[in-house]
Amino acid sequence: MKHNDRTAPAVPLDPALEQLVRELIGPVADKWTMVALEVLEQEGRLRFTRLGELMGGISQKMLTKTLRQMEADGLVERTVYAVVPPKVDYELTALGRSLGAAFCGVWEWAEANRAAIGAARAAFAARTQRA
Amino acid sequence: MKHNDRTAPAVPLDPALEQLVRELIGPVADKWTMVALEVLEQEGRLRFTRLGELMGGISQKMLTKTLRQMEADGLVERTVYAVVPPKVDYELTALGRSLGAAFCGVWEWAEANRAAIGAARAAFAARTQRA
DNA sequence: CCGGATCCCCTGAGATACTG
DNA sequence: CAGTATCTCAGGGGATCCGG
Repeated sequence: MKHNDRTAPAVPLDPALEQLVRELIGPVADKWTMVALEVLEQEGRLRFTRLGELMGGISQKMLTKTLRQMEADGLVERTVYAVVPPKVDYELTALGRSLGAAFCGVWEWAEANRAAIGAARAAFAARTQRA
Repeated sequence: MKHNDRTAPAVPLDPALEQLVRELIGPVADKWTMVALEVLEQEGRLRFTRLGELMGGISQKMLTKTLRQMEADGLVERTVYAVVPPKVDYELTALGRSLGAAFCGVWEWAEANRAAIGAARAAFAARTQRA
């Protein structure tokens, strides 16, 4: 990579942005985080098990891990009640809600373009079929 | 999980939306897909190796896999030139660009809230320290 | 009886070497 | 240069056990 700047700009990507992607988007881009955000945004405050059910197909281990990460990032608030049947519930913080809002555009995109994606997948499958 | 609907509403989440999340967002939520989208959006048409360089730290295997998935979903167009030094380049389709635009809100959120996240992480670290 | 921690297994990501 | 094959190993899923 000594003389690669003939056709490329000197600073191809904003390094700060790349750092941002790695440290922020990386953890958040996890699909379980996105699903948890979505569910918590729609349902509000939820208990651990219930949240897991609504997220569909997540294991407790991953649920715990995802929620811990989200808590560490300040996206959810974790409340533990010291009662005999243990009760822990999770709720989005303001930061979490704002991230959910930011993802809104993506949900809308998905809804608007599901047909296009389906078509693209079918076309790709057909193409690779005979290739 | 046979009798889980005692405390739950009949249809807790729009099943169509959940299906959407699983089939569409799942593949797209992959961090490499997001980075590839970002890079291709900024740089336009790129060759395989160059794209890998700009994405920073991705292996060829994952790059190939990510690009194949994106091609299957109609997000990128793959062009193969039958020349002696093989040349393949990738460019966002209209669908891919629209997805990139949808993610714009997320990038903006990340930039706007990086400080808040940093603070939350520090606070969480401090809290878990003595716990 | 719920939240979650731990153990084990297996998929899948990363690095390397090789081919067209 | 673009992509595949192979190996290795971290990380995710499932079951089970523990603390409150």
